[in-house]
Amino acid sequence: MRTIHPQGLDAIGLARRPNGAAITSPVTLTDVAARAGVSIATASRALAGKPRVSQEMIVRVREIAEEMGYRVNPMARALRDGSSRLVGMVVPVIGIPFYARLVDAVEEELNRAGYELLLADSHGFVEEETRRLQVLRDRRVDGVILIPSDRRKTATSMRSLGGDIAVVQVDRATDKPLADFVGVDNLVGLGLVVEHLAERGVSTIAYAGTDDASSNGVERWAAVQQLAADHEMTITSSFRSEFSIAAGAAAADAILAAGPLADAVVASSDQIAVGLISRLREKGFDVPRDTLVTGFDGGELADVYWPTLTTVVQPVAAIAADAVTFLLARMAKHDGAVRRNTLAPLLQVGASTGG
Amino acid sequence: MRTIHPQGLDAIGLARRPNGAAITSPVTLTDVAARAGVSIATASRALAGKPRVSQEMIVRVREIAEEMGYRVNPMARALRDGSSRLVGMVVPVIGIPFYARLVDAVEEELNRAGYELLLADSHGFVEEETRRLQVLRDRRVDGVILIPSDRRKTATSMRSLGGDIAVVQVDRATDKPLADFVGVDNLVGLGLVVEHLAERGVSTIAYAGTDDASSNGVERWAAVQQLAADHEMTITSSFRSEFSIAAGAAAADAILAAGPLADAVVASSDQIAVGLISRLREKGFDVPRDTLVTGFDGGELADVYWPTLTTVVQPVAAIAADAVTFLLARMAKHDGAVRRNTLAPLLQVGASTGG
DNA sequence: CTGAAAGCGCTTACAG
DNA sequence: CTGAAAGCGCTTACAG
Repeated sequence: MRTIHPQGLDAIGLARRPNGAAITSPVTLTDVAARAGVSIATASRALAGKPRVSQEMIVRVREIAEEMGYRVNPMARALRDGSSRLVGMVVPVIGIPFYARLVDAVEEELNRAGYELLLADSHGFVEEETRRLQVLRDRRVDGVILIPSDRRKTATSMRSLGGDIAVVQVDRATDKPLADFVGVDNLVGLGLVVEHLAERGVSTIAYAGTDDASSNGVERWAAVQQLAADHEMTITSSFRSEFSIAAGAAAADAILAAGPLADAVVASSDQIAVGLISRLREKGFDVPRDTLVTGFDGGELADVYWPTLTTVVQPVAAIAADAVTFLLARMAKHDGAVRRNTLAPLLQVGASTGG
Repeated sequence: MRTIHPQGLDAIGLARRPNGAAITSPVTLTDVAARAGVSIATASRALAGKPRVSQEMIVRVREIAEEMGYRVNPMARALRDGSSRLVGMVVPVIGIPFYARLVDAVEEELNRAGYELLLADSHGFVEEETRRLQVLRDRRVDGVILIPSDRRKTATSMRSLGGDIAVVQVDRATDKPLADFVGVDNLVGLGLVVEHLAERGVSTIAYAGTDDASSNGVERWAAVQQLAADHEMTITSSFRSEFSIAAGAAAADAILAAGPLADAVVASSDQIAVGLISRLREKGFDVPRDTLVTGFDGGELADVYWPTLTTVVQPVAAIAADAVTFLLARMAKHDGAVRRNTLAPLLQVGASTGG
């Protein structure tokens, strides 16, 4: 039996509608039903595997649909069902490797659940975040996975989403619990870091982190201060800017300017750690000889950089899976208490703290 | 006058349908028309600014629509118009900074033209690429921007798209001209590199590039060989793998194992250059003292790494703009000759070749 | 177990 | 200049 390519250009192989017209546009349910000699209602039920259809009908219709290359029109289904099966995701910067990995993992989870991902980049600006969320709402997404650009101002962008779209915050939370949150446990992660440094005999540390715009910026800095106190370490200097390699280089300059190099520098991302180490090296300092350095995130960079980084490995797959689970739950029922789900990370020891 | 938030949760501020029911779901054209006291036909025409509607009607309807927070339902419009205003993009790895920048630029161009981007990652595998393209087709995208995972095998994945979806290839081309192509001019870019190296007195070079799977892999290697011959340089060794930092480190090992270090190493991406330099340094070699190194792409990494990279700067914005222009043209009319549009890049001189 | 019909929200050719 | 109606492709409550 010859396979039919209804969407191909080859006029010979084209499927035909009852009136004999060749089908070049996508095959519709009407086409399938006509060929099977049943109503579109029955064809629809057979395809969906609805209860009250004979087994043989199910088999027959599905075979024909398959053969004709039928695929349900998502716009028609969405219009009828009031559900687009589209989920939006807004990230601050897709260029940050950690976010690229997160997007990848989220997309996989979403696809598994039968949803498509509509990705948007806020570039870290609240205004752009607002516009992105509005576009997603206009597209009638069923839900949104949001990495807030700002722990306070993002409340405004979220308001523009309207009240009835399910939202889950990932990686960063807003100050007010405006939606469920899934992210790494910063205190646990940095606890592992500081404990490791303590074992290495560290007593003074410098901190290269990010500013107060994100919850991670706030939490990681607070965690480092608390943990340093717990372990009777002194924080000799700190520099807080943004999550980038350039910021790491700037941190190195600031830390060197502040006085003698501490026993260790705790960085709040691998990007920062890499920028920092590169600049230190440029200035004639060696890591880990002159100071130990730790990162946060744990992607490819940590493994291939020299020295390899001691870093907190984010449970990316678990974060993505939980985020999607939370979102699907919210989409099913909008009420219920706001959840805050933090996942414990692991420490990966590399050469940057002496291996 | 009180602003109405039809999608909000506040029961007091809700807009109401003629029957008095509060509108919690998105406002429809029917709602707007009812409030304006006109038919939905007139409301639709006024909103679209169609010719045969009075100016005052246009103003009135638009004001009401604005006030009610009306946004056209894209699914209904798509169903009626046969156009989803969705464009798919398939990239090999979103984690590669150059692709992240490209996606960003393409999205901006697309939004400007009134389209939304549906992003998919093939992870460099043809099977996954095929699946992704099928999903995009099933979603009824109006067009696809594709970075082929393999210059030969991608022909197969493209076939699964069906004949009537507009496609533009970006950055990498398939061997057979299956669609319009937009990308950097590799020969021009590497010409700038080799000329620069010649001025620096280089007479032996090593090459750290990628394999024959992508057109860029083939073209850049061919270009380097041709240009080296033109400038009477000797290629002492070459290592070809993939576009990653890890591959750059492996290249360094291979090149060092092959014999004395050449005057310069030409890398076919900044990632490779960075991996290479890091590993060389680890082995006790300094760049640019012991050998010069050049990259390709020209993103943030080139500027913040130490040493800063001499690199070929891809005209990302122009590539994205042309790709979208080509795609829109294809969407408007499917026939016409297949175009191959290569853009000349510029050279950015950094410290990796002595500044 | 199957079919006819309604209806999701739009846009546009067809009448006035 | 405006309105009534058709129809895009589905799914499901309502009848048989």
